[in-house]
Amino acid sequence: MVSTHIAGRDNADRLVGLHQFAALSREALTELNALCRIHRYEPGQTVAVDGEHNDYIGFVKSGFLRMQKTLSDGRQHIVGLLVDGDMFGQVFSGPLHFDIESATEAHICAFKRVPFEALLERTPELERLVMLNLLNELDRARDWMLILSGQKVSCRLAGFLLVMCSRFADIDHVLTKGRDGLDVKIPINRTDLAHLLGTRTESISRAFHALQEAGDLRILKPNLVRILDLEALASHAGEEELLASPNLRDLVRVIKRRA
Amino acid sequence: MVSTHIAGRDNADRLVGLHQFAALSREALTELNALCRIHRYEPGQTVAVDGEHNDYIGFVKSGFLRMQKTLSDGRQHIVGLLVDGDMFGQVFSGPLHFDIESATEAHICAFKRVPFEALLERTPELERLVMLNLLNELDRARDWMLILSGQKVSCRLAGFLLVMCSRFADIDHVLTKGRDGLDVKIPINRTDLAHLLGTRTESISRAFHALQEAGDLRILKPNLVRILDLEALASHAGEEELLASPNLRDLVRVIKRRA
DNA sequence: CGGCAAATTGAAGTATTTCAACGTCGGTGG
DNA sequence: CCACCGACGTTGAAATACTTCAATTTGCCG
Repeated sequence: MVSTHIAGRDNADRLVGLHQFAALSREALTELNALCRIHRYEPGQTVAVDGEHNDYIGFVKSGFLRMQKTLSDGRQHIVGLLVDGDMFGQVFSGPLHFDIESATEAHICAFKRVPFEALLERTPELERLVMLNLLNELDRARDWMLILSGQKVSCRLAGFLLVMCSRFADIDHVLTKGRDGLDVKIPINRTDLAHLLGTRTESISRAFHALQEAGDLRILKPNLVRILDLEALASHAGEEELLASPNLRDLVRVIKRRA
Repeated sequence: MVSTHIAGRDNADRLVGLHQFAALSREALTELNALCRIHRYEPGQTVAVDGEHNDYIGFVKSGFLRMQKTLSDGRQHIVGLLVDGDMFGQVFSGPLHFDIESATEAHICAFKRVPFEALLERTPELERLVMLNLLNELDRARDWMLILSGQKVSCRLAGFLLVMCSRFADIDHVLTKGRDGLDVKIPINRTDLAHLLGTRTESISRAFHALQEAGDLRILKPNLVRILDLEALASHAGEEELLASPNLRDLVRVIKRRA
């Protein structure tokens, strides 16, 4: 791995920030901690490549990673973002069919595959945890599908922003609450956002400005927007549709309570 | 469960057709077989409901199930299909955030959650299998995302048809090879297909007819098409994009070899 | 054969893509 | 310090695609 390796001082502090491990027993934690290495990546570094032999399982400690497919002509097509707590890699030789690249500065907790799997097999609590992790990712992938099936670009963009507010909240300075709104940092550029939402940069730009006209948000900088009216944003995203997703339903409920 | 329960004759035949279990040891198979019950569903029956207490884990033995979100106004929004070998339910109390309904006649292999999880915990080979199953589903969910991010309806429809040909091939009479093409049965109606692909029925209809005009396929019946030129279909789907997905890449390779 | 649901078609209005031009920001080198 | 460059974002205008609504056709079932 081409990255900065950070020597963990010692025992129990390499897993800090991986809240999903919090419930594990002291023994499991000690073993996990012994196995893992922390790596730091600068924005734009390659973390893992599709097809190459990847003998590492990674957990994101902080930052954003891009999951992307590299097309045969060299263009890259982003298919998702990994954040705090997300797992990636070929657990049990499962598939890893895309490249992973850091979008922001990122810290990764990396395990060698073989010893990690061995630990997994003799630690049911850990295995259950990994399984739950996968189930959650699957769930979120389906949320994305709901968002992507909005017919208008502004629906999909609004949906994306809501996901940023819910799933990605409290992560890595993405979101700061102000008195008159939420400031959301967007970790990818318009080209990638366009790919992610199945459209082009020009349409993304126009959709942002349309939402601004509607009073839902203000564009502070191209990749920093202040959400002024979360509720209006939710109805632009097609509230009906989003209410079908529990993750987003929770968010909408929070919004309503505040309003 | 409201369904026809089929009394398994005895030991080892209830798991027939679930090829993913083939590699398990005789002991594991016997235990699994003892735990499971086969249910048969007619098209349109409800298999599981979001939010209700679902103490069953299911594996699809045959047929198509629809995963769908039910909106607050009663409309249903399909988000995916389950086929042969797919698992559903709240393993380890994980999420099940949509309803499941049979789209065709379907056979389900059902396990009570608690004993199934117990078996899972003392049978590492089974646990690994379930984990691989999840990883695969995740992978396919991401393939869907790639398909859904096509900008034109005909791209997405072509992508859908390719998935039908690859993932769903050799399942339940979906696909029959003729001399002049592949006959593909489409297990859902235009309204659901429209939802799945993020558009409306009229556009689906026009896209089908556009692909027919282009010579890629012939519409035999509304829900039965004959693929005449798989390669052309792949290029309509945006070959570049699809080549990024290994599942679809395999399919394209097969097509090319045949051509 | 009638009746119903699903699919198709047409036509008008809207949204998006495309292509081209212009701005803006940050860095580099004179 | 400022001019210039390049990458990225924004804007405009014409072509294209999609949605919407209404009307019609098709296929199926009683």
